[in-house]
Amino acid sequence: MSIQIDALRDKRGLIRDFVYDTLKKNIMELRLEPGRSISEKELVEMLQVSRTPIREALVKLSQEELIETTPQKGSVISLIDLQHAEESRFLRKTLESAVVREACELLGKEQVLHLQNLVSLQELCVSEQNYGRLFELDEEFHKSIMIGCGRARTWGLIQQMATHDNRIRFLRLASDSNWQIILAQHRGIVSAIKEKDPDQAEKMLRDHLELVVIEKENLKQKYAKFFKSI
Amino acid sequence: MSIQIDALRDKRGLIRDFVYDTLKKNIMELRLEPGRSISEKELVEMLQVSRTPIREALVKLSQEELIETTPQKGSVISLIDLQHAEESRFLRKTLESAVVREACELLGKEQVLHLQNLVSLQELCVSEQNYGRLFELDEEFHKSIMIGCGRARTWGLIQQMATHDNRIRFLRLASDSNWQIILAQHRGIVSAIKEKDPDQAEKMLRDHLELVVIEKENLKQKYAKFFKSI
DNA sequence: ATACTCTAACTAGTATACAAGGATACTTAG
DNA sequence: CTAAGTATCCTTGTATACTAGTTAGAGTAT
Repeated sequence: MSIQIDALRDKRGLIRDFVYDTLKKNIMELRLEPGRSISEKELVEMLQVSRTPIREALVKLSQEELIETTPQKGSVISLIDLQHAEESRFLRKTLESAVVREACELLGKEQVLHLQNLVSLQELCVSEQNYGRLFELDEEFHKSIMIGCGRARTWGLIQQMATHDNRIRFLRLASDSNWQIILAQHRGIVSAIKEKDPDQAEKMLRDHLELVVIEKENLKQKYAKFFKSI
Repeated sequence: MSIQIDALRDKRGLIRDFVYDTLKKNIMELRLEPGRSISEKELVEMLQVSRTPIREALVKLSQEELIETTPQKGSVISLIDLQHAEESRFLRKTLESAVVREACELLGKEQVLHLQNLVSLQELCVSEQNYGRLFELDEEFHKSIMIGCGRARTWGLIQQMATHDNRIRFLRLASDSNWQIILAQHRGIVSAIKEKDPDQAEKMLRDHLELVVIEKENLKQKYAKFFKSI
């Protein structure tokens, strides 16, 4: 890791971003476990960088509720907050439903084609059982619809808010999602957009996002220490 | 201003927040004009604080797109981005519409009473022509609905995104809003919630938020240098 | 006069030094 | 033996020193 850092020292201003990205990725993928305390000193030694860029990265993370810092005490990776996660699902469902209606008007042929391509790639991944890549392509699919409608910032907000929910999703990534149904829904959404049928598009999208029923209680018991108890 | 800062030196950890709040307020109320460049050194002299807390405040502001920092060059108060503003209105309309439907189920008697009180206060302000306070009460009204439904974070996101749109609203604050209509709409929303009529509540809220039709072109010509030109 | 080059005075990025509050373990008084 | 107090070592917050790009302007050559 320090090797990569050394390469960044040439261009000033990249270290802070690197620290931020690294920490965020590790938090999201639960290599930095919720509840784990993490000191600046530890990061200094780990990343071979001075405290300043680390502190600035921590400020950003704390603004996104990914860590919690107490003065003179230390920082802790935020526990997963089920209420936060629920609110992020609400946010996503509400906004994407509205955008997909716009998509029926706004998306052109080539964009619809792009979506179809994504679905095809997803089918390929299913047959190859490459679920990691499939996960990415799923995100890419939803993102493309939003960006195509000029809602890049909205997508950014959804992502920002999704930090707690995504960690839950990561916990159950191993478990079997029924990808066949998901792909069928993707195809349905695309064809509704193609046919410019907003009601149908919205309905399919809502079904799609609500499919992800999570056995919260199950996970919460299994990984009790990761969850905020309130 | 430095007097206040001196008082903060007792409790460590408050200076950064003070710098952040101060800058944000001044940007939002256009005392720091869009396009104005602002250096850390200038802030150091203005606030009598070292660069570190200032930098950390700037990091937060830049994450919210309120300033733009170029390495080794400087920071600039972000120009008002009309596309950003439009997207924030879309965000607000979409989310508040959804929440007000929930409100019909979730809000209890005392909460509805609180809303009615707010509207009464607003009427008082109109008769006293205290438009500054009225503006605050308007925000308070919408905020109360969201918080009451457990959507505090959603409200926070709306606020975070509203930075560009709010600056536009500030530009035209002097101009005559038709507060009578606005108050009537508030009353309508409250009674729809009280009667637990989600369709009506949503309709009234949408009308309400769409009332704020801004003569963008007008403002953009008048304050051309404040706006992003793309 | 104009165009070019180099320097000096900026800027922000990074590293380090110092300050102050919190936690813990050890000492000492009861 | 217990409990209070204190010393020491943590933590993060703040200030400052140092580094490296950027820019604007003075001065020179054409």
